[in-house]
Amino acid sequence: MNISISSTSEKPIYQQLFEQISAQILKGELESGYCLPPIRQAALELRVSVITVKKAWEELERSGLINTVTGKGCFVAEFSPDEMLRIRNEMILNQMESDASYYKSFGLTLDEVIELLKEIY
Amino acid sequence: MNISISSTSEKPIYQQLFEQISAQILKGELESGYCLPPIRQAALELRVSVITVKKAWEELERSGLINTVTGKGCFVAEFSPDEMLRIRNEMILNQMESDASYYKSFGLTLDEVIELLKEIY
DNA sequence: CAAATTGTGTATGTTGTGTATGCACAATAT
DNA sequence: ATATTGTGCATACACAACATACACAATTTG
Repeated sequence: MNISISSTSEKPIYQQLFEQISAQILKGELESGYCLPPIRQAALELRVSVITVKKAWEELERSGLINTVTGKGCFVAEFSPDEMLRIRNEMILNQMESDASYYKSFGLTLDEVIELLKEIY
Repeated sequence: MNISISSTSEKPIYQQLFEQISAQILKGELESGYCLPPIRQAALELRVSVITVKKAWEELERSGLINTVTGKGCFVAEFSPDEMLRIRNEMILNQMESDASYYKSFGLTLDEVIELLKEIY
Protein backbone atom coordinates (compact mmCIF):
# COMPACT_ATOMS: atom_id res chain seq x y z
CA MET A 1 0.00 0.00 0.00
CA ASN A 2 2.07 2.84 -1.33
CA ILE A 3 -0.66 5.43 -1.63
CA SER A 4 -0.81 9.09 -0.84
CA ILE A 5 -4.09 10.95 -0.72
CA SER A 6 -4.60 14.66 -0.55
CA SER A 7 -7.62 16.11 1.18
CA THR A 8 -6.99 19.44 -0.50
CA SER A 9 -7.06 17.95 -3.99
CA GLU A 10 -10.03 18.79 -6.14
CA LYS A 11 -10.32 15.12 -7.03
CA PRO A 12 -12.49 12.85 -4.89
CA ILE A 13 -10.57 10.56 -2.56
CA TYR A 14 -11.95 7.40 -4.11
CA GLN A 15 -10.74 8.53 -7.50
CA GLN A 16 -7.27 9.30 -6.22
CA LEU A 17 -7.15 5.76 -4.86
CA PHE A 18 -8.45 4.32 -8.10
CA GLU A 19 -5.92 6.19 -10.22
CA GLN A 20 -2.94 5.30 -8.07
CA ILE A 21 -3.78 1.62 -7.77
CA SER A 22 -4.54 1.46 -11.48
CA ALA A 23 -1.18 2.98 -12.30
CA GLN A 24 0.61 0.54 -10.01
CA ILE A 25 -1.10 -2.44 -11.58
CA LEU A 26 -0.47 -1.24 -15.12
CA LYS A 27 3.15 -0.45 -14.34
CA GLY A 28 3.52 -4.05 -13.19
CA GLU A 29 4.26 -3.10 -9.61
CA LEU A 30 1.35 -5.22 -8.45
CA GLU A 31 1.48 -8.64 -10.05
CA SER A 32 -1.42 -10.76 -11.19
CA GLY A 33 -2.99 -12.59 -8.30
CA TYR A 34 -1.67 -10.14 -5.75
CA CYS A 35 -4.14 -9.68 -2.93
CA LEU A 36 -5.01 -6.10 -2.11
CA PRO A 37 -5.22 -5.22 1.56
CA PRO A 38 -8.65 -5.71 3.13
CA ILE A 39 -10.75 -2.58 2.77
CA ARG A 40 -10.86 -2.09 6.54
CA GLN A 41 -7.13 -2.20 6.87
CA ALA A 42 -6.66 0.08 3.89
CA ALA A 43 -9.21 2.47 5.34
CA LEU A 44 -7.40 2.48 8.65
CA GLU A 45 -4.02 3.14 7.07
CA LEU A 46 -5.30 5.86 4.81
CA ARG A 47 -7.52 7.41 7.49
CA VAL A 48 -10.61 7.26 5.35
CA SER A 49 -13.87 5.38 5.52
CA VAL A 50 -14.35 1.78 4.47
CA ILE A 51 -16.95 3.00 1.99
CA THR A 52 -14.49 5.24 0.25
CA VAL A 53 -12.03 2.42 -0.23
CA LYS A 54 -14.78 0.14 -1.41
CA LYS A 55 -15.85 2.66 -4.01
CA ALA A 56 -12.32 2.82 -5.37
CA TRP A 57 -12.07 -0.97 -5.43
CA GLU A 58 -15.43 -1.08 -7.27
CA GLU A 59 -14.01 1.14 -9.98
CA LEU A 60 -11.03 -1.16 -10.30
CA GLU A 61 -13.37 -4.12 -10.58
CA ARG A 62 -15.42 -2.35 -13.26
CA SER A 63 -12.26 -1.60 -15.23
CA GLY A 64 -11.35 -5.27 -15.12
CA LEU A 65 -8.20 -4.63 -13.14
CA ILE A 66 -9.12 -6.70 -10.10
CA ASN A 67 -11.41 -9.56 -9.16
CA THR A 68 -13.37 -9.30 -5.97
CA VAL A 69 -14.31 -12.39 -3.99
CA THR A 70 -16.54 -11.93 -1.00
CA GLY A 71 -14.97 -13.36 2.12
CA LYS A 72 -11.58 -13.78 0.50
CA GLY A 73 -10.37 -10.48 -0.81
CA CYS A 74 -9.58 -8.51 -3.95
CA PHE A 75 -7.00 -9.86 -6.36
CA VAL A 76 -5.18 -8.25 -9.25
CA ALA A 77 -6.64 -9.74 -12.42
CA GLU A 78 -4.78 -11.88 -14.92
CA PHE A 79 -4.19 -10.34 -18.29
CA SER A 80 -1.65 -10.60 -21.04
CA PRO A 81 1.06 -7.97 -21.46
CA ASP A 82 -0.72 -6.91 -24.64
CA GLU A 83 -3.99 -6.38 -22.88
CA MET A 84 -2.21 -4.58 -20.08
CA LEU A 85 -0.66 -2.17 -22.54
CA ARG A 86 -3.99 -1.68 -24.27
CA ILE A 87 -5.74 -0.73 -21.05
CA ARG A 88 -2.90 1.54 -20.04
CA ASN A 89 -2.87 3.38 -23.34
CA GLU A 90 -6.61 3.65 -23.30
CA MET A 91 -6.63 5.31 -19.89
CA ILE A 92 -3.79 7.65 -20.73
CA LEU A 93 -5.04 8.65 -24.15
CA ASN A 94 -8.49 9.20 -22.81
CA GLN A 95 -7.14 11.70 -20.32
CA MET A 96 -4.71 13.21 -22.76
CA GLU A 97 -7.38 14.03 -25.31
CA SER A 98 -9.28 15.93 -22.68
CA ASP A 99 -6.11 17.78 -21.67
CA ALA A 100 -5.29 18.61 -25.26
CA SER A 101 -8.68 20.12 -25.95
CA TYR A 102 -8.12 22.43 -23.01
CA TYR A 103 -4.81 23.61 -24.40
CA LYS A 104 -6.34 24.04 -27.83
CA SER A 105 -9.08 26.23 -26.42
CA PHE A 106 -6.37 28.70 -25.44
CA GLY A 107 -5.00 28.64 -28.95
CA LEU A 108 -1.84 26.76 -28.06
CA THR A 109 -0.01 25.02 -30.87
CA LEU A 110 1.48 21.56 -30.49
CA ASP A 111 4.96 23.02 -30.37
CA GLU A 112 4.02 25.44 -27.63
CA VAL A 113 2.54 22.64 -25.56
CA ILE A 114 5.68 20.54 -25.97
CA GLU A 115 7.83 23.51 -25.02
CA LEU A 116 5.88 24.09 -21.82
CA LEU A 117 5.88 20.40 -20.98
CA LYS A 118 9.64 20.24 -21.25
CA GLU A 119 9.88 23.01 -18.67
CA ILE A 120 7.79 21.39 -16.01
CA TYR A 121 8.09 17.66 -16.54
CA MET B 1 -21.39 34.52 -27.47
CA ASN B 2 -19.65 31.64 -29.11
CA ILE B 3 -20.07 29.09 -26.34
CA SER B 4 -20.89 25.42 -26.33
CA ILE B 5 -21.81 23.66 -23.15
CA SER B 6 -22.11 19.93 -22.66
CA SER B 7 -24.55 18.53 -20.14
CA THR B 8 -22.80 15.19 -20.29
CA SER B 9 -19.43 16.65 -19.36
CA GLU B 10 -18.10 15.88 -15.93
CA LYS B 11 -17.26 19.55 -15.51
CA PRO B 12 -19.85 21.86 -13.98
CA ILE B 13 -21.61 24.13 -16.47
CA TYR B 14 -20.42 27.32 -14.80
CA GLN B 15 -16.83 26.11 -15.10
CA GLN B 16 -17.24 25.33 -18.78
CA LEU B 17 -18.51 28.86 -19.27
CA PHE B 18 -15.66 30.31 -17.25
CA GLU B 19 -13.01 28.39 -19.15
CA GLN B 20 -14.37 29.23 -22.57
CA ILE B 21 -14.82 32.93 -21.89
CA SER B 22 -11.39 33.06 -20.24
CA ALA B 23 -9.81 31.50 -23.29
CA GLN B 24 -11.58 33.91 -25.63
CA ILE B 25 -10.42 36.91 -23.62
CA LEU B 26 -6.86 35.66 -23.36
CA LYS B 27 -6.75 34.84 -27.05
CA GLY B 28 -7.73 38.42 -27.74
CA GLU B 29 -11.04 37.49 -29.31
CA LEU B 30 -12.85 39.67 -26.80
CA GLU B 31 -11.23 43.08 -26.60
CA SER B 32 -10.80 45.24 -23.53
CA GLY B 33 -13.96 47.13 -22.73
CA TYR B 34 -16.15 44.68 -24.60
CA CYS B 35 -19.48 44.28 -22.89
CA LEU B 36 -20.52 40.72 -22.18
CA PRO B 37 -24.15 39.89 -22.88
CA PRO B 38 -26.52 40.45 -19.96
CA ILE B 39 -26.72 37.38 -17.80
CA ARG B 40 -30.41 36.93 -18.60
CA GLN B 41 -29.80 36.93 -22.31
CA ALA B 42 -26.83 34.63 -21.96
CA ALA B 43 -28.88 32.30 -19.79
CA LEU B 44 -31.65 32.28 -22.37
CA GLU B 45 -29.29 31.56 -25.26
CA LEU B 46 -27.42 28.84 -23.42
CA ARG B 47 -30.59 27.34 -21.94
CA VAL B 48 -29.27 27.52 -18.41
CA SER B 49 -30.22 29.41 -15.31
CA VAL B 50 -29.27 32.99 -14.56
CA ILE B 51 -27.46 31.76 -11.46
CA THR B 52 -25.22 29.50 -13.46
CA VAL B 53 -24.14 32.34 -15.72
CA LYS B 54 -23.64 34.63 -12.74
CA LYS B 55 -21.40 32.08 -11.08
CA ALA B 56 -19.22 31.88 -14.18
CA TRP B 57 -19.07 35.68 -14.44
CA GLU B 58 -18.10 35.82 -10.75
CA GLU B 59 -15.14 33.55 -11.43
CA LEU B 60 -14.09 35.81 -14.28
CA GLU B 61 -14.34 38.82 -11.97
CA ARG B 62 -12.26 37.05 -9.32
CA SER B 63 -9.60 36.23 -11.90
CA GLY B 64 -9.44 39.88 -12.85
CA LEU B 65 -10.62 39.23 -16.39
CA ILE B 66 -13.79 41.33 -16.26
CA ASN B 67 -15.21 44.22 -14.29
CA THR B 68 -18.80 44.03 -13.17
CA VAL B 69 -20.87 47.18 -12.77
CA THR B 70 -24.32 46.77 -11.31
CA GLY B 71 -26.95 48.22 -13.57
CA LYS B 72 -24.58 48.55 -16.52
CA GLY B 73 -23.02 45.23 -17.35
CA CYS B 74 -19.84 43.21 -17.31
CA PHE B 75 -16.85 44.47 -19.25
CA VAL B 76 -13.63 42.83 -20.30
CA ALA B 77 -10.88 44.31 -18.15
CA GLU B 78 -7.98 46.38 -19.41
CA PHE B 79 -4.56 44.80 -19.12
CA SER B 80 -1.27 44.99 -20.90
CA PRO B 81 -0.23 42.29 -23.37
CA ASP B 82 2.40 41.25 -20.85
CA GLU B 83 -0.11 40.80 -18.10
CA MET B 84 -2.42 38.99 -20.49
CA LEU B 85 0.32 36.53 -21.35
CA ARG B 86 1.16 36.09 -17.69
CA ILE B 87 -2.42 35.20 -16.76
CA ARG B 88 -2.69 32.88 -19.73
CA ASN B 89 0.47 31.01 -18.90
CA GLU B 90 -0.49 30.82 -15.27
CA MET B 91 -3.81 29.19 -16.08
CA ILE B 92 -2.31 26.80 -18.59
CA LEU B 93 0.70 25.81 -16.52
CA ASN B 94 -1.47 25.27 -13.51
CA GLN B 95 -3.53 22.75 -15.45
CA MET B 96 -0.54 21.25 -17.17
CA GLU B 97 1.25 20.43 -13.95
CA SER B 98 -1.75 18.47 -12.81
CA ASP B 99 -1.89 16.68 -16.16
CA ALA B 100 1.81 15.88 -16.04
CA SER B 101 1.61 14.32 -12.60
CA TYR B 102 -1.06 11.99 -13.94
CA TYR B 103 1.18 10.89 -16.79
CA LYS B 104 4.08 10.44 -14.41
CA SER B 105 2.03 8.20 -12.17
CA PHE B 106 1.82 5.77 -15.08
CA GLY B 107 5.58 5.87 -15.47
CA LEU B 108 5.51 7.79 -18.74
CA THR B 109 8.67 9.60 -19.73
CA LEU B 110 8.65 13.08 -21.23
CA ASP B 111 9.48 11.68 -24.64
CA GLU B 112 6.63 9.20 -24.49
CA VAL B 113 4.19 11.94 -23.56
CA ILE B 114 5.38 14.09 -26.44
CA GLU B 115 5.07 11.15 -28.80
CA LEU B 116 1.48 10.52 -27.79
CA LEU B 117 0.62 14.20 -27.96
CA LYS B 118 1.87 14.41 -31.51
CA GLU B 119 -0.50 11.63 -32.47
CA ILE B 120 -3.66 13.17 -31.11
CA TYR B 121 -3.12 16.91 -31.22
C1' DC C 1 -37.13 67.52 -12.99
C1' DA C 2 -39.51 63.87 -10.66
C1' DA C 3 -41.91 59.63 -11.31
C1' DA C 4 -42.41 55.54 -13.92
C1' DT C 5 -40.34 52.11 -16.72
C1' DT C 6 -36.87 49.30 -18.39
C1' DG C 7 -32.47 46.96 -17.95
C1' DT C 8 -28.78 45.45 -15.21
C1' DG C 9 -26.63 42.54 -11.50
C1' DT C 10 -27.83 40.40 -6.71
C1' DA C 11 -29.81 37.64 -2.90
C1' DT C 12 -32.92 34.06 -1.08
C1' DG C 13 -34.83 29.62 -0.77
C1' DT C 14 -35.37 24.82 -2.91
C1' DT C 15 -34.24 20.64 -5.29
C1' DG C 16 -31.27 17.13 -6.94
C1' DT C 17 -26.78 14.78 -7.18
C1' DG C 18 -22.63 12.98 -5.43
C1' DT C 19 -18.94 12.34 -1.73
C1' DA C 20 -18.06 10.41 2.49
C1' DT C 21 -19.50 8.36 6.76
C1' DG C 22 -20.99 4.53 10.52
C1' DC C 23 -23.17 0.54 11.54
C1' DA C 24 -25.36 -3.72 10.71
C1' DC C 25 -25.54 -7.83 7.42
C1' DA C 26 -23.94 -11.79 4.35
C1' DA C 27 -20.48 -14.83 2.67
C1' DT C 28 -16.21 -17.27 3.26
C1' DA C 29 -12.18 -19.37 5.65
C1' DT C 30 -10.18 -21.82 9.48
C1' DA D 1 -18.18 -21.38 16.20
C1' DT D 2 -15.46 -17.58 15.37
C1' DA D 3 -12.84 -14.45 12.90
C1' DT D 4 -12.15 -12.24 8.53
C1' DT D 5 -13.67 -10.76 4.27
C1' DG D 6 -16.76 -7.91 1.26
C1' DT D 7 -21.76 -5.77 0.94
C1' DG D 8 -26.03 -3.03 1.80
C1' DC D 9 -28.55 0.64 3.98
C1' DA D 10 -29.65 5.05 6.11
C1' DT D 11 -27.66 9.38 6.93
C1' DA D 12 -24.98 13.92 6.96
C1' DC D 13 -22.92 17.21 4.27
C1' DA D 14 -21.37 19.94 0.27
C1' DC D 15 -22.23 21.72 -4.08
C1' DA D 16 -24.42 22.48 -8.69
C1' DA D 17 -28.37 24.23 -10.73
C1' DC D 18 -32.78 26.10 -10.61
C1' DA D 19 -37.02 29.64 -10.18
C1' DT D 20 -38.28 33.58 -8.11
C1' DA D 21 -38.08 37.89 -5.93
C1' DC D 22 -35.09 41.88 -4.82
C1' DA D 23 -32.03 46.14 -5.30
C1' DC D 24 -29.69 49.37 -8.01
C1' DA D 25 -28.69 52.28 -12.38
C1' DA D 26 -30.05 54.27 -16.67
C1' DT D 27 -33.57 55.85 -19.52
C1' DT D 28 -38.01 57.42 -20.76
C1' DT D 29 -41.87 60.39 -20.17
C1' DG D 30 -45.31 63.58 -18.40
